[in-house]
Amino acid sequence: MVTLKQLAKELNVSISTVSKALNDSEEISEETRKRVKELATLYNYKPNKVALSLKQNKTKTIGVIIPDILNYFLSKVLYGIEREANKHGYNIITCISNESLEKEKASLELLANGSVDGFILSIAEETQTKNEINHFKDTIAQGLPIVMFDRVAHDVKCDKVIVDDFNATYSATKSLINEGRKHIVFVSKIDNISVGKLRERGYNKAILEESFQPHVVLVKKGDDAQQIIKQLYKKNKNIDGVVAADSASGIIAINMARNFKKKVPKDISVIGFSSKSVSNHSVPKLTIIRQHAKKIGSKAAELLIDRLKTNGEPPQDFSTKIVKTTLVKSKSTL
Amino acid sequence: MVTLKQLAKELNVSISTVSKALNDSEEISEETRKRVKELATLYNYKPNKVALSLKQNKTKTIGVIIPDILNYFLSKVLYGIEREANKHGYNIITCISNESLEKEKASLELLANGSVDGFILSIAEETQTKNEINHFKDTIAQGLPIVMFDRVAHDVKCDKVIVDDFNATYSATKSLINEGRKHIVFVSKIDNISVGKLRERGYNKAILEESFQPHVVLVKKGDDAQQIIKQLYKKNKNIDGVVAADSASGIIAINMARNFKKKVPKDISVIGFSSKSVSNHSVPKLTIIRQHAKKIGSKAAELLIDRLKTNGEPPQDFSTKIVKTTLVKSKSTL
DNA sequence: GTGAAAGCGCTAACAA
DNA sequence: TTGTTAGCGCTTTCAC
Repeated sequence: MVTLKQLAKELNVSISTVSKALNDSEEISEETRKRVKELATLYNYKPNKVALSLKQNKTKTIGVIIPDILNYFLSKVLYGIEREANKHGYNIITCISNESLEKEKASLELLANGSVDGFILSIAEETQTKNEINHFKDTIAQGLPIVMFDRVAHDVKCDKVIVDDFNATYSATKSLINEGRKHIVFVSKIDNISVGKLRERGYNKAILEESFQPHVVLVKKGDDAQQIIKQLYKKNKNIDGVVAADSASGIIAINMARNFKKKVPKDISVIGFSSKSVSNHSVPKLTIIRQHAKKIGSKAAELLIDRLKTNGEPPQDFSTKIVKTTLVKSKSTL
Repeated sequence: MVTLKQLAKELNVSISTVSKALNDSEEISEETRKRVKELATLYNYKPNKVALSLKQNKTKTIGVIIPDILNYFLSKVLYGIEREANKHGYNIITCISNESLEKEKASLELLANGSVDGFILSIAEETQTKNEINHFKDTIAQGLPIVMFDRVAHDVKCDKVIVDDFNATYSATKSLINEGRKHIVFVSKIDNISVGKLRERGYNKAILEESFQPHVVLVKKGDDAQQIIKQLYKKNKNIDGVVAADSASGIIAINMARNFKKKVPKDISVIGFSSKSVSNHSVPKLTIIRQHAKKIGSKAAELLIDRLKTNGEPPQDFSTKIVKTTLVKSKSTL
């Protein structure tokens, strides 16, 4: 990489002249500016990012910590973050906590050494289970703002972007009830995280309002979802509706229904939290609750970048942005 | 963030003393070392990464450019990269080219300003179509090593990690033939990228060896894969085998078969390139060609980090590592 | 209009 | 054993 120093030497001017010329300073004569710029272009000069970061004490880099990159929703949020960040000249450093508290802590500390200007994260399962929040508070106290999305800690003062899981599931369940379904089961692989619990509550509320009996089926880690849903259908011939807290369960619920001669959506309706591209893994396609993952990501990035701008100023109040879900009807519901 | 300067001031010693003490230099007395370390711990001192990078002219950061983060395979490779990189004290900056040549170029240039020590990437679709490779060569010429994975450019001299797509598909097709299948169709959504073409060739070879008639169905961007496969079954009642170049096509092929009263795997066998977690989106589960995405990622990271170590030394020959696929049988084949 | 010098935080050669 | 100094690449203030 060419440096200012080298350009200066070759042009027989000082380093500061080159710097100013490249930054279009009025101080420098038109002619010198031109000469400098030409040589810079010739040598493909690019200001050294690291030196700039050191000088300006900001890296234009965001640390993103996500629990699981193989989760389609989280990947899509990451995509949204990357897009928005890029738009504002920020890069993202990605760490994967793998649902582990230790890894989450380590990532936070590792990057809190000047590598990034702030964080965007979704909390690891283990962290939520153990209800640990000190590492977040410490990071914020160090002057590194955090924006949390999806799985958030309410006791940490920071910006947040969340999905209205409770209402989304409530409405989805309600819509099955309105179809005339009476034996609606809730299937979830994510009972252990906050959003999973919220979704279950939304389902429960809708069911209880009708004085129906809630029926919750949990798929634990390592379980074979297909087997569990098979057993479910086998033991409960009267099931006529499924609300799935995750995408795989919904897909399987549809594809497995045929094994029991249940026609979808004639005999049974299925709704799942999922995304368009996964929804066509079933025949008929799954009716989904879209969470607008990309938007969640871009919103989170926006919030963080906004906060980074007003650095030093008295912190305004923190905001919690709720991204509304959309029910996208396909042929798995009436 | 606390700096050496502040610690030095508080301890009434020089900055270099503090630095040396923290780095366990023999030069410094046991006692001073202890004092320094205690205060450092107290203040939670962490050496500023940016300053270190500037000083040592390396960032311990890898730039990763992937075409599509919503692609499960690519995400998983990313995961493998992150794991391996972390193990060696490297962070990753992720850029998403979104299959665009422009974005790929931009990312490469953006990070080639001292932000990263090297790159790991898979080539964008547009780049492959237009057969552009100069931006890669330029980057390498600048002294930033590149490791390519999956979709690689053979004319660029760098380390590569690839899947043996040709043989994998050949064998998969062969295995269907050995089941007695005679009308095997190849379905692909990825005809436009190198690996897609290789897979098609592998299929063709196996088919032609039997003097069967190849039958290739391409799903273009924006097409409804379900409709296309439906039409396929409708017009070709005798299809008894499907080899899918991507995971969705395989899943759909299974789930759609029932609409035509075709029993899987009795009447029709299906194999697809996919991963374990997606394979259970179909009933019965999809028999898959596992590409060991995580391993591809960790191998790529390993190659890059190795090369970064021997920096300055005469470049050894570049290697191309082939990661073998595994056929994981489920109930969609006999 | 141009250049010298300081300083961001750190390491390391050299001096004391 | 400890301190001084230079320098990584850059910006910016202040002299000239």
